[in-house]
Amino acid sequence: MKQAVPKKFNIFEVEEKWQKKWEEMGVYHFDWKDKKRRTFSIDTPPPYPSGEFHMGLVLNWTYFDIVARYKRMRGYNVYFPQGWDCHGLPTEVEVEKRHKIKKTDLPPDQFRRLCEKLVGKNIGAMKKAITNLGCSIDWTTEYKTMDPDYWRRTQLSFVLLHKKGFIYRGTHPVNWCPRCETAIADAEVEYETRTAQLHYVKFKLEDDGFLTIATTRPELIPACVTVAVNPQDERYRQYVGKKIRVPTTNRTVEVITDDLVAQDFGTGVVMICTYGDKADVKSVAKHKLPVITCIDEKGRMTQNAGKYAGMTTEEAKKAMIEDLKNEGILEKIEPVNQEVSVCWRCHTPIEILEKEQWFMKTRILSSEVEKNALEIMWYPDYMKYRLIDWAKSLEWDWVISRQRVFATPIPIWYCKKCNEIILAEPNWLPIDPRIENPRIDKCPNCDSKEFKPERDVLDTWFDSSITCAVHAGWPDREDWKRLFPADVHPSGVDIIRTWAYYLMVRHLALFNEKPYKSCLINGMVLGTDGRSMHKSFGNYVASQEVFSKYGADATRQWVAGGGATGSDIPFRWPDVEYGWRFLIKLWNAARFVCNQLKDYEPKENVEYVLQPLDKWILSKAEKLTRKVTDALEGCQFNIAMEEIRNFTWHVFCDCYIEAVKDRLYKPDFYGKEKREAVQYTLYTVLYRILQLLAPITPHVTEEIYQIMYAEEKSHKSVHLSLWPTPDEKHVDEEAEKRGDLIMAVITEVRREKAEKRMPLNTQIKKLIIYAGGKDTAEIIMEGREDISGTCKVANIEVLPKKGDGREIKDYSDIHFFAEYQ
RNA sequence: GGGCGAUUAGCUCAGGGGUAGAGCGCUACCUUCACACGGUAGAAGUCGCAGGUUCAAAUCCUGCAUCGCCCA
Repeated sequence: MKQAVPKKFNIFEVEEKWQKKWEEMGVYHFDWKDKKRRTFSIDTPPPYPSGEFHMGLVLNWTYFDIVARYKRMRGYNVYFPQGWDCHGLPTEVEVEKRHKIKKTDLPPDQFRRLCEKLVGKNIGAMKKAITNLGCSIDWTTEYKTMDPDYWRRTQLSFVLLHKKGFIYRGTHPVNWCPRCETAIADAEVEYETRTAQLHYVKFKLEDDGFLTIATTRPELIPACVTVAVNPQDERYRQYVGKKIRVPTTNRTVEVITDDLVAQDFGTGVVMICTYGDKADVKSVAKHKLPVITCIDEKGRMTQNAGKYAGMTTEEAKKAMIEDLKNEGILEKIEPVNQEVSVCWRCHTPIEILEKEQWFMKTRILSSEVEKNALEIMWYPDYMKYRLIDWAKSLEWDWVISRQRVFATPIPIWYCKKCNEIILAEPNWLPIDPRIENPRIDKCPNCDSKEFKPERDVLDTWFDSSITCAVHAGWPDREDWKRLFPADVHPSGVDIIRTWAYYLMVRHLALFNEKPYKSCLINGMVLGTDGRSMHKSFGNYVASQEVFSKYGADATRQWVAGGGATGSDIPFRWPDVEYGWRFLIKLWNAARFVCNQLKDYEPKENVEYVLQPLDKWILSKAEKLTRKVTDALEGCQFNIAMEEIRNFTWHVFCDCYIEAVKDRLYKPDFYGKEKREAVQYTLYTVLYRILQLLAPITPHVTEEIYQIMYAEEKSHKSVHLSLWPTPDEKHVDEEAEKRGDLIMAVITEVRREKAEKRMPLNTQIKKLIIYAGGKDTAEIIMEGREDISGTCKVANIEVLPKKGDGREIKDYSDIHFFAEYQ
């Protein structure tokens, strides 16, 4: 051992150094030419470049970086790409704000360029954070979904799906965000519990009398197309089929029955409007009712709302309530808790509007989704039901068109004359129909030469739901199936219904194959107070703050040890700090070992004179290897973390190192060969610890490896060393039993000193141990040097008979007397 | 209303058919030549409640309660 581990340990310098060197050395590059090693591909999420790499992303990225590093050490040729999911509304909004323009003020390509510039800046900041976290990404794979080369692929997938009949244009009610002014998919709708007002309104029957309906949205009365009661409801049976007048209009509608009506909601009489909610959509389809659209794209009342036209829905609601009051038909208003559908981006309550949009047929794939979800490994297992239940519960197909600018253009034109749909050919791609014409002379249907572009763009999820194929090299690499399906798809629990689901349906539709073989789910990061992390809650912690205080290796330990995989994990400073202290402990242990190995040269085929405690810890290290390997195979990072830290800190440092110091310090007394046995054991066990720990704390393990082991082991990085194979042959139960007994004797002597308020280094003149039997006496005799060395015993006597004195915990037959000076 | 998960030490959380675990916190002691960013020893929980299966249940099953997530 030529190099020394320095006393000073600056984790920040160490981390920065290796992040740079790893990149220079190209240790994480996927080797396309290597056909021997098995491949392992990670479907790295392309994050939305908001500019901030928040703690949730830290959690996510740490999980699969641990997997990547572990698999690499297991001998896989690991493919670990990184992309950026660039398109989307927040960027448009930010550009509008910064440049004080509206997206319609500029031609789409110019507006897009402003967006691209902003995104590029944000990516720089996030890339730095991913690097700082120590992720073993192959940066030669980097891509952006806003690059024309990526939208070529997105558009190609659209064209192919269109040709296969999975894509259609249709008029259908869709979720509409009036603030974003675009259609959104079911998956982008969230639910919030809000207190609403339930209005009881009298609707006059044409014959005589009235029915009182209950509604939270009186402003939709002009869009009322029927009044419904439950068919089982005795109270209203006589009114079914009667005509009833819609207030504020001069229309009458028929009272119908529908078993969707809850008898105990309000009065048990409801109005069905086009559309108040999804239930209305169902009823309208079921009873073939007309559609009266009274809300427009901006959330304002239309001409169909009569006198309320031009008002916002809120204004219309107020005006309507006044009118109903004046007419004397508003019975009462009472508060009610209601699940409101809101836009996931801006939390604005959504409307349901009937619109012409592009759709992908997804529901026909639901049973295939279920079948494949069941074939996939899920970590944790129960998460599979999130995907299956979602797929089975879908009522509408996926609306894939959006009325935005910064997104992948839909490669479609329409003939101005006959409205024929012109679909781009694969070799035209990438293409922006808003700027370019189709590459044909005339309409194939009517010979017209004039076309109008499709101005709608694609849902951002349409970009990111082909990552498994794109990462593998589709459509350009002939051998892309080599990396497809991806070996692991990592995903937050919150985007199973979007990303995991869309990936599944898109790849099934395109390639008739599942996109990934396993799915690794991470929970959400909660704030320090256990609530979800929000800047407005005051519990927000930025990843840069954590890195700058404790570094990446400590942060990664919080991730790994913070909780069970898939469960939500609160951010906890004490956990990060504990991780930091563990690094220092490990560093100092390495420093100690390194100092003791100055005169040690690792040799092959040498029979060391291993003492009981040497055999004991070597066997325990084997057991640890098995436990950690099993834990990592099952993505149980918390178990791996706990096992390694517990072994390193308590078994290796506190027990073993403390117990063998005397043997190390006094070779003349105990014999040189016994010191060599310790040196061999320290050298071997520390190396094992570094390897097992390398996936979780890559920087510190690399630093120690390079100083102490690189020369002899000859891997250029600890991360390229071969993972130790758990081998039952190396587990020596007998040695562990013997070592446990010896450690128990040492602990009991310490306990006595502690109870007597003596320093641990108090000399014991004579220690008499009554072993209570021949076998135990023999074991203690074997370990007597480590016992007396550790407990500062001048004279030790071990007797095979039973005797009085202090009993050793868990060994009731063994007693001892200590005679202090 | 449905599905899934959780309920374990003061706090935050692991574990999981065979004597109850960690971190933080707490108590006492120790500046022992890797580390006081240490160490030694200790206190602290009838593992939400009620049944059932079992030689044995905190662990498996059923029901209930409370909380959370997802969806109607």
